[in-house]
Amino acid sequence: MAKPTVSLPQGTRDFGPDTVRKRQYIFSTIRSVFELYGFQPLETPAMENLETLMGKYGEEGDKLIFKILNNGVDNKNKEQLFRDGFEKILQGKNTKDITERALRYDLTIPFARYVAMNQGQLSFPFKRYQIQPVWRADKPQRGRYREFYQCDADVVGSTSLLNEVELTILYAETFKRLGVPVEIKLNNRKILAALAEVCGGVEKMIDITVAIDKLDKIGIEKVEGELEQRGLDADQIATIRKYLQVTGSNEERIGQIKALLGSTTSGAAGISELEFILGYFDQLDRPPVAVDFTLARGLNYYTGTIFEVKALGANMGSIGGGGRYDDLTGLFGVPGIPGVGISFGVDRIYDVMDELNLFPPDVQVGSQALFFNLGDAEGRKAFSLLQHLRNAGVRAELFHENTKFDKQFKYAEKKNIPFVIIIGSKELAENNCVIKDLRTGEQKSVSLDELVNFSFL
RNA sequence: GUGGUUGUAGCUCAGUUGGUUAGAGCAUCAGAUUGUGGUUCUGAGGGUCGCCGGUUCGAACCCGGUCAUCCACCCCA
Repeated sequence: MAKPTVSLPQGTRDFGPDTVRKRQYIFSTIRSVFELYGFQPLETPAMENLETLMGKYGEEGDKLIFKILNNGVDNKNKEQLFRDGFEKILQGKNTKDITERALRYDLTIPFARYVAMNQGQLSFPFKRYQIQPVWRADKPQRGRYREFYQCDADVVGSTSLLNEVELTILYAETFKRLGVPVEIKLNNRKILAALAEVCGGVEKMIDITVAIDKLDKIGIEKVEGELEQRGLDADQIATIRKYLQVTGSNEERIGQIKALLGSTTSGAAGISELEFILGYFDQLDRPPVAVDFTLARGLNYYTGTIFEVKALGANMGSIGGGGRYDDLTGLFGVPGIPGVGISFGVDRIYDVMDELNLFPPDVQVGSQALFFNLGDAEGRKAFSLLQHLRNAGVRAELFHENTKFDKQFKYAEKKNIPFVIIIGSKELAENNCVIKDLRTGEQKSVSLDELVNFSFL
């Protein structure tokens, strides 16, 4: 057998039948909760104009955007144009002469682009969900792929904090249905801004958040070292230390942060927003939320509440994230449309569920029943019964050839088909069949008229 | 982008200081077994040792490069 030399681009994967079924289970669970909460579906193209994406994800993000080479760069008439363009690329600049399109990096920016383009037609608040792949030129590693799915739900055209409440509960409900134990972390950019304000000015905010975000990974001393490196003085670092030492229940944490930053305008605003959201949960089944003031999140368009979901008991980064943005569409010339949204990382959710063995066993069941093929006349009878069952909505198939039991059993076992239906010469004569449940080994004789009423579950 | 790990049969992995024809388990296929599988036994097929080059009388093994993988960093879902 010649060994195939074909391969896949780095960081991409094929999904076999079993994997697709398990992924579909996650997708359909998320989709049905999205629909339940009143979100409407949207799809956008895999590629966007490069300028739509550039500059929206920070300097690091720009590097991770997959760019598409223009067609026709071998056109001799334009050779000089392309040579000049290539020179610019070598200097780290982009030029439309070489590349003007790119694969989408997330679903939020394309959505903002869509809203900006269609604001006249949309009725606000507009609630949309979107389930599509995105691409990032990251170096692959655990839980990181170059092609992966995001499932986003966003509400635009409303500043109401009720949206945050709903999205939090939507997170909780979805992970409850999937059986994934999670912690939903909440913070507010205004609180981070307040911290920056009292520690050297708002322009230091990114430096500060990047450093404190690493707290649980590198420890408080290294965070302080990093802050020092980024130009903060001892007083400021002392304040941040106090900020990072906030502990206890959600209420206790808020109390401590109030003492620290409650006197600033943005600090007070952020705190009251958080309190509003948390207050709503008192009258409900409390979702697993945890206020975490070290949560920062990289995307710099967030302005208010920020979310992040961590799977409990699994070695995996965040499996979901989101936040509020005041003016995303402003980037596309349509100011004044605020929004808030969340995202599910399906590929990571899959990895967690696989690791923790959380997929229900019946997810893998394709066909519910297999008719054994035991001869020409038997096979013909089985085929007509097969069609009856299919018309009644039972997923079923007939073994493709008359062969020994051993093979037919093994086929059923391998395809995880729970029931086999045996019609041999004896059953043909008696007008009945044997139905065997392979999971329990039990079998019984059923008349052919009754077969269609049998419960294949 | 930086650093490291690994790459031998479909899968998981052995393979001595470099030495004849590269092995095992599982899986597959065939038979023992003509209508009740999963156990057991027997047998068979399946490898350019990731790829390219170098050192050597001789390379799966040493060296260089390259590709892929996994892991960590950066960043992120």
